[in-house]
Amino acid sequence: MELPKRPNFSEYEQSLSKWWEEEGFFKAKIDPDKKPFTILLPPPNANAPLHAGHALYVVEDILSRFYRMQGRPTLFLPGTDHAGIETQFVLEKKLKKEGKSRFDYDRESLYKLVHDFVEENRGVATDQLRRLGFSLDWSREKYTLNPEILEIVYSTFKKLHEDGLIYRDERLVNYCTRCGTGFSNLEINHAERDDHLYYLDYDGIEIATTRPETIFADVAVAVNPNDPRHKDKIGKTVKVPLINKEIPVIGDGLVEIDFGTGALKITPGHDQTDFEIGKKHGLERISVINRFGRMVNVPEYIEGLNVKKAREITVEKLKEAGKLIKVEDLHHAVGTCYKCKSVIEPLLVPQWYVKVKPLVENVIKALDEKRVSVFPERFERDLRRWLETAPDWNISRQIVWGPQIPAWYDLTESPDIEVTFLDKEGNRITGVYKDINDKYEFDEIKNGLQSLIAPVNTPFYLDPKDAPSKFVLQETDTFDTWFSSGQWPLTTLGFPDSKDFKYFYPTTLLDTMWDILAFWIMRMLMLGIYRTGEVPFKWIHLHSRVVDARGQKMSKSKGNVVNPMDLVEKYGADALRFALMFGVAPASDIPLGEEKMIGGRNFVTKIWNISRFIFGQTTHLNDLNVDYETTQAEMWDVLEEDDKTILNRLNATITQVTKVLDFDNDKENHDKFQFARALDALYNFIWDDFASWYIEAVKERLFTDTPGESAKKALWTLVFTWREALKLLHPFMPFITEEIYQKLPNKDAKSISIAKWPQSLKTTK
RNA sequence: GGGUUCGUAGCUCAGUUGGCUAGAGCAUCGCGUUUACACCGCGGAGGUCGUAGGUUCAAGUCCUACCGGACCCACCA
Repeated sequence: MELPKRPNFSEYEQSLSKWWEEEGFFKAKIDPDKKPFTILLPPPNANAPLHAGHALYVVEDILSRFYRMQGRPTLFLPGTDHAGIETQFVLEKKLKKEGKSRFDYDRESLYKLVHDFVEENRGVATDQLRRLGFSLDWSREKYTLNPEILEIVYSTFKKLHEDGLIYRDERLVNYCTRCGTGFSNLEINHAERDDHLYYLDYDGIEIATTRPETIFADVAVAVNPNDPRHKDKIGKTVKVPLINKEIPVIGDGLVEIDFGTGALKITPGHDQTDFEIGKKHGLERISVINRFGRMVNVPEYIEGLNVKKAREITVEKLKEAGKLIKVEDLHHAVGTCYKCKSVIEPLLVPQWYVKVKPLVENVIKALDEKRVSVFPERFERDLRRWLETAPDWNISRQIVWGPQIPAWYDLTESPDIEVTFLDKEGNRITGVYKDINDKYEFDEIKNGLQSLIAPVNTPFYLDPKDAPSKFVLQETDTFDTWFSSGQWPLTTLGFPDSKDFKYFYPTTLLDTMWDILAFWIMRMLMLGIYRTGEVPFKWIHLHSRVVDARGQKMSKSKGNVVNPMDLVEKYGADALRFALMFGVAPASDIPLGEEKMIGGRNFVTKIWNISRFIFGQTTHLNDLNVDYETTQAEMWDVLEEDDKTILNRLNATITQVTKVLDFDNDKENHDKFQFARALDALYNFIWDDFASWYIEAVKERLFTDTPGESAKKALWTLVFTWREALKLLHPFMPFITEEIYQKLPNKDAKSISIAKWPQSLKTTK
């Protein structure tokens, strides 16, 4: 057996990945007598290529490959996510380049545009997952918009509704006027800004505000009842500058005495704190900014302007009116859209909410009862904090890309619904139905419909057939992406009746980076337990973040983003997998640089060269007729000292690697998930013990002029040790190990990926 | 404002519940081209483990404070 001088990794990696899939080694088989091992791949976006972080799903692959070799029925299930906002955002950028916008299309046409766009790109990510060597069961691949998945998502919505856990409400929503949708609290970033604090004269009381343009929506002034400067004013009225509207002064403990002047203007329509105060005191809610970020219900001079411009002009007017006392610089944090970075505008928009409390309680209980364990443990505190503070979940988004909320309104019954649509000529019309239904046919509205807004108490039907008339429109909002991906363990396995679901649920382990703990993991726990009574996974493993070689977070603006596929191209998938696992502590950042990749590649080459040596010997000394099938136990007594030494080292390595990977059998196992420890042990064993020491030590016995029994024993030990070492390394570096395994004279399975995991033999020296 | 986390060799990082002369990869220096491998082998140099205290027979490892990074949460307008 002759090997080329250098491993041609790009050739064998690709052909092996194809062969594995064709042979169906990773197709999970249900065996009721055995305990399954199940991992669901966190679905990457269907329309985008993988980034470096995705390569870290190698953690899941290592564990899947390990348990598969241990003989457990193993399901590592792939899928992709439609990624609502992300994807629509990308498409809108594309439209913009073509001089168009989302407003140029009716809802249906826009949906189709996104759909076609995604279809073009589907397959990119999945091909890359194959290229990385992930042992996924492609026969079970899922996509969040598959009809059978949507059916389950809708059934959850229906059940939530039946249980009284779904409601609509008009409260302040984190709204991005640029993206045109509201967000949940989790999706808001806080960005530090240098702004101004304006001190205004409210005819009798001095107010400090950062948002003078919202004074037209003021309904009160609030002071702290314990503030000696102001408390006597409670119950009196003051006048809003410029419009001279009379508003009451109220007392509320939420007002900070030390900030500004201690007096707060109350604008329940545009500020979260004010909304709370307004609710407590039963105050009116006025909107002066609409969903497009334009001023409405305001004096003419700022009507229709954007917020920034309106602020400038309002400040001018205040100055002219002598109501602007002073301006201070203020450094503070403002909410921004996590997607487009625009400032979030809190707006009054009706949305769909899930009552979270009953769902959350069961998750906390599961944590208390240790039905689900978190690694590293510190993240359990984070998870609990998220659970304990979770506000009701806004599951509606004002975008088209995603499952449309399955609720229908009857326009005859509810003519106060506002519709926005393209008429026959393509003009965009917005109006309340009852005001425009004499001008436009229902069908014209329906066909050109972009969006609708139904007042909070509008009756809705989960089946359009239940509506009293036939003038029925479906809610135009879509589900939050996390509402569907939050049901991934249910949808992928075919809840509630499929064989897969009954056998593979609950899954064994969920592994992601810690940044989506609240978005995804918490939601899967909530909805999984809600629908099945059981946790969706028994273990949560939070893995590291990939950063650049200098430890900096990768970002497009810094230009330090590493494309994992470029690295695979240049150094091979095994080298990348090595680089991501070597010398890394759990959940700490992984600096990924060229040097580390070179280290990985060198290790692959080392393995290659060890194999070249061994195959050279087995070929050359073929007439010794070594029986490679003989077991370690059978050989032990006749072996020489060096042979026993390397086998003892091998056995120690088996113990160490197994302990790291076998997390599921012993909760007290301190080595679980310490992948770097296992890889380090393997690296040292292979490079130092086996290659540098044993091979050198044994050369004399092999190279002698008349090779005999001693050479035979050495050959047996070489070949046996090497096969077992390759198996141990296989979960980490699947390609090179398979490539060599296929050429071994003592191969014990069709593929190393289904070969029997090495057993540590207790031996005496 | 609250919280998490890190600060160990020139660089990037390991170091499990405190316990042998503190480790790895890369870089560096010297030697070496022996029929697997220079993407190699042998050998060497290199660290007061952020600072200051404390607990202990014993601390990189635990406690306190401080300095310096990173990150997360938050309704000071």
